[in-house]
Amino acid sequence: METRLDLVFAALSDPTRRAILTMLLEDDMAVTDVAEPFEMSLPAISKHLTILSRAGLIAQEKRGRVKWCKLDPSALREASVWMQGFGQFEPVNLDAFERFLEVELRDDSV
Amino acid sequence: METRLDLVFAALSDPTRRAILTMLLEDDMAVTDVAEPFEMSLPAISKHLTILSRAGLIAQEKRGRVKWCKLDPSALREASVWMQGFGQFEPVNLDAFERFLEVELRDDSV
DNA sequence: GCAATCGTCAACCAATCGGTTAAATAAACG
DNA sequence: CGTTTATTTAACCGATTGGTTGACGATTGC
Repeated sequence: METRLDLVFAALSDPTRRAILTMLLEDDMAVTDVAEPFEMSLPAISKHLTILSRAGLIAQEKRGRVKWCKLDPSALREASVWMQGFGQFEPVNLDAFERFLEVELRDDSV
Repeated sequence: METRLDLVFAALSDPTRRAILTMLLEDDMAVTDVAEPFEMSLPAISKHLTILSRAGLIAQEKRGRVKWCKLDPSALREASVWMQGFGQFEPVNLDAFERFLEVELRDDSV
């Protein structure tokens, strides 16, 4: 049986899909607009979006003939929590802490 | 080109490999001992360990004829930080922040 | 109604994945 | 020295992955 965690990590293992997620950080987008910056066919992007969707990382909503994609970070959180279980074995990890804060507090940059 | 992040997430997408990492949380282990609880051949486990190693998630050191496997969470940190970049879109994300601190400050537990 | 647009489906392809078994290498034991 | 123990390598297998092209259904605009 394929768990949620399997799907999330597998989805994140592809650079195109991570780039898509990063784009969706900015704003919700239609499938065609997601595909635009990539040198890749539309069906290829469509497949990537399906994979992200099945992993629960994005939600897709069809309005008219346009399908909107929006980020859904809840699945990411689950995976993130799993990973943090290993963090306790790092010596200090102040770097990561600072980067965490930096990202966390830069919410006005959107 | 295959980035570190690609390798880490791909490595984490397999339940057997995640189980191995969890086992290595407890203690360093020889390859044969890693393989023991799995219903799978030794070469299969050996391959999994190679994948974990290439991703930088474990380190392997050969002493005599035994190859010891130990957790190396630094690669995990990189991936974890990447993921936390998306946390800002959760309503508040205090949970994740607190867990981060909780884990981070428990450095005396090592 | 008809043409253009949005997106997916179907079929195909080469490459990779996750497993197998059998053989090879390397170190330790007696 | 020969044997056992620890691990990897090699060759193979079927399934999955990430891409392609071409056809298709659905919605919109003129």
